[in-house]
Amino acid sequence: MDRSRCENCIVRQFNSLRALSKEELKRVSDSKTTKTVKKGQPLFEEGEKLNGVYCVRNGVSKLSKLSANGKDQIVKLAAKGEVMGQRSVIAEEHSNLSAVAVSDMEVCFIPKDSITTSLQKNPNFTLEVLRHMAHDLKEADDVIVNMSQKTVKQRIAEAFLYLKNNFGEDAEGFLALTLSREDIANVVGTATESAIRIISEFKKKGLIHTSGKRIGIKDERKLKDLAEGF
Amino acid sequence: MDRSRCENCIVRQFNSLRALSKEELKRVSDSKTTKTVKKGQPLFEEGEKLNGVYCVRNGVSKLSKLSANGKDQIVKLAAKGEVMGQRSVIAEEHSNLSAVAVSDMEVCFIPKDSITTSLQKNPNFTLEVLRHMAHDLKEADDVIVNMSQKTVKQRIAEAFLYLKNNFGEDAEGFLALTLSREDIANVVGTATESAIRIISEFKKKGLIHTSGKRIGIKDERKLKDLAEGF
DNA sequence: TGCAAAAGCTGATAATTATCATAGTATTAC
DNA sequence: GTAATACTATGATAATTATCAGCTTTTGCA
Repeated sequence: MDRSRCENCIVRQFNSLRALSKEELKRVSDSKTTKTVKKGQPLFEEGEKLNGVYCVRNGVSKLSKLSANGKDQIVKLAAKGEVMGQRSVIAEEHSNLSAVAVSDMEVCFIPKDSITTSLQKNPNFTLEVLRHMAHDLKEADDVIVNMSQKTVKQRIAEAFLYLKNNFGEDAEGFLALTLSREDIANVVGTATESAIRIISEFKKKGLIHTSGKRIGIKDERKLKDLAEGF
Repeated sequence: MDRSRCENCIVRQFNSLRALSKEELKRVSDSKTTKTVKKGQPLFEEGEKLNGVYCVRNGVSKLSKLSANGKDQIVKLAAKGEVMGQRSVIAEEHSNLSAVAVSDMEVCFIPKDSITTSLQKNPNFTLEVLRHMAHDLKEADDVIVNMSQKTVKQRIAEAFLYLKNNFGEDAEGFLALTLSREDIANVVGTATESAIRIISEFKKKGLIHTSGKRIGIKDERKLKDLAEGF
């Protein structure tokens, strides 16, 4: 079985492409290109015109937006199965976010036409994309509330739990996705030094353990309580 | 002309209902009910199961979410032409937000079925809804960045500019939409006292003028600079 | 391998923001 | 009209967070 064909790609199960018909899928697969992206390399930049969407086969990308004060706010982490850039393609706007790989990645680039054709002709597909976007919007609402109502300490605790739940742990009990301290700060929207300080504090209190830049969760219960404000 | 019919409703121009066919519109119009909601009254609550969507004919509603610390974070202000609750109906989830009128309102309630039927059959409509949601998602991203990277002062300045641009001014030069100090605080995600203090400061500096709870913009240029961080 | 650059860490201090207390001012209900 | 209630306002203080500076460790790469 040719796994490089969309028809056989497992990743598709997790995104809206599963609503495509066999013929559509064939068309998509014929038009797509696969590329590998090294950790730290950009997939696309804020303000860039996207000529298609990126489907993540492997690895993780951060989606971020530059703020006026020069800091990058990470809005989302996209993992295996997620499609990036569809918002911009649908709204026919330039991208409002930058995408940079935070681990080595393998992605498929699907040209805009393949997507828009199906959007206009296959209501099931459109509805499926719509459902995904509705879900993203809800998550964004939650992030807004967390950002404005929780302390940095709570947000960092929550970020660690999020990383565990979404990307899992490695054999040694560390979070499988290792982010730099700066990236962690940019996820929760704080200064790098503040993030580092709180990570040190968590370590002292026995909530986490670290090894280099790797972080492992030691006391999930307490982290949860902290994130909830107790 | 019967303006109570969706077919003749001007408001429809501004939302995704404009993509409906004549027959669909007739169906929607036959099934809808109109109600008036007094300022301060709720339309629906967070966690409630919505059996349809609300289309705003007049007035403004705040969409908010209760945070763990008991504060209401206002995520969006919905004005004439906007449809509320579609996210929950599409995702088939309970509402993640509460809606409360911040001015006297006139809204149409459209039962879920009328919407979902068209979503499944009319790709143009689905696509139109999708485009609107893509736009909402972009706005949510922007809010996330503002919340996490801007100071309270900047966010309040920005809120005033937003209110002016979206709801306009009255004959005396005050913002047409008057929010309580508490609502302003809940829009920018800060304590009511902090918001009041900053409003006083803006007044002293001649950026705005007030009369009771009404606020008027005096120096838009400076407010803009402030919001941008200068 | 070694060295320059980047990332991580900590302290001191300043700025921002929240909280608590208290009082004045509007609004509303009776 | 007046009492009750909600909203606005301001001061004092505490808590949180950012910034700047200096140092150590890790990483990348010539």
